[in-house]
Amino acid sequence: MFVNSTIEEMPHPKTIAVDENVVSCCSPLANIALTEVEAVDIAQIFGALSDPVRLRMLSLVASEDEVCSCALEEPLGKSQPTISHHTRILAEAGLIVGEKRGRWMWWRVVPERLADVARIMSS
Amino acid sequence: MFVNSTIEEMPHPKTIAVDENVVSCCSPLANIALTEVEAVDIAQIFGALSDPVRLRMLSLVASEDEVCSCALEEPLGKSQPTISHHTRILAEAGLIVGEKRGRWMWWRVVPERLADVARIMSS
DNA sequence: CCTTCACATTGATACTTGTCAATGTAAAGG
DNA sequence: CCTTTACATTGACAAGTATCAATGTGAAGG
Repeated sequence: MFVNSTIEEMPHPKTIAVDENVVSCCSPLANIALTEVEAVDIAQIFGALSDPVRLRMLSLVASEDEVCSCALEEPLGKSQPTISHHTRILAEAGLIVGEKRGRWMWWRVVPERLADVARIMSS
Repeated sequence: MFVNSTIEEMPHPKTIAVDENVVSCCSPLANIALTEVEAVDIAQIFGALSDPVRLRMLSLVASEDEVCSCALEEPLGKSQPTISHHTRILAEAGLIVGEKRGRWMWWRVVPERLADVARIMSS
């Protein structure tokens, strides 16, 4: 599929801003007691993961190379504004990135970010 | 990909089928699309980790073999009821376990539970 | 018995969050 | 121009959450 077009013809990708306050991550929790600032930053990531709808959303995106926002409404059973709300929160946590091509917003996971979370919890 | 085609010629993104297969507690997110029940269970764990106070609390407990509730108030700067509230949430998520000996409540981490979380996020 | 200590529970309050209808915006095609 | 489409934003409301003062509970030592 998509064999007949060039990426150059696509509109300029719109990047979703990752929250710049999120520090470079993440040594295991037990290694050193967290400062309050570190804890707030990491809590933002876990907060993004703390909602069932966002977890299923992330699971859907992770199971494909790319997923369009419009492909999330039906399986998640949520309205379009709600889908937009949740993709934004996942993106601000750095867990997914979006690129707008034409009318569609395409999302993909950020594997390094998932690895950061895994590393935090690793002993 | 995307060679010589317009946006409209691209196939409209289709919905993603949700795999209803039951997975163990903590297989990687991308493996199988989460069911709603699974998502709720995992979200509870992440919810417990989504508060800065609880993250620092877990970090403190993880850095020792055992920690008394009374040893958490001062470093976290929270009242005794608030400490009790947060230990309860971490315990309900299975991340720590408590044992009462005499007047004191001793907490320790559950390494298997932390490993579960790490496995969920591992690709 | 009584007192003290460590923790749990309750109740109240302020704050945050998930949800969707309504509306705005920008792209694509007539 | 105009219409349609896909997504973002706004505003409102209900539900959830973090916090602590006050109070309850049970253990240890008089």
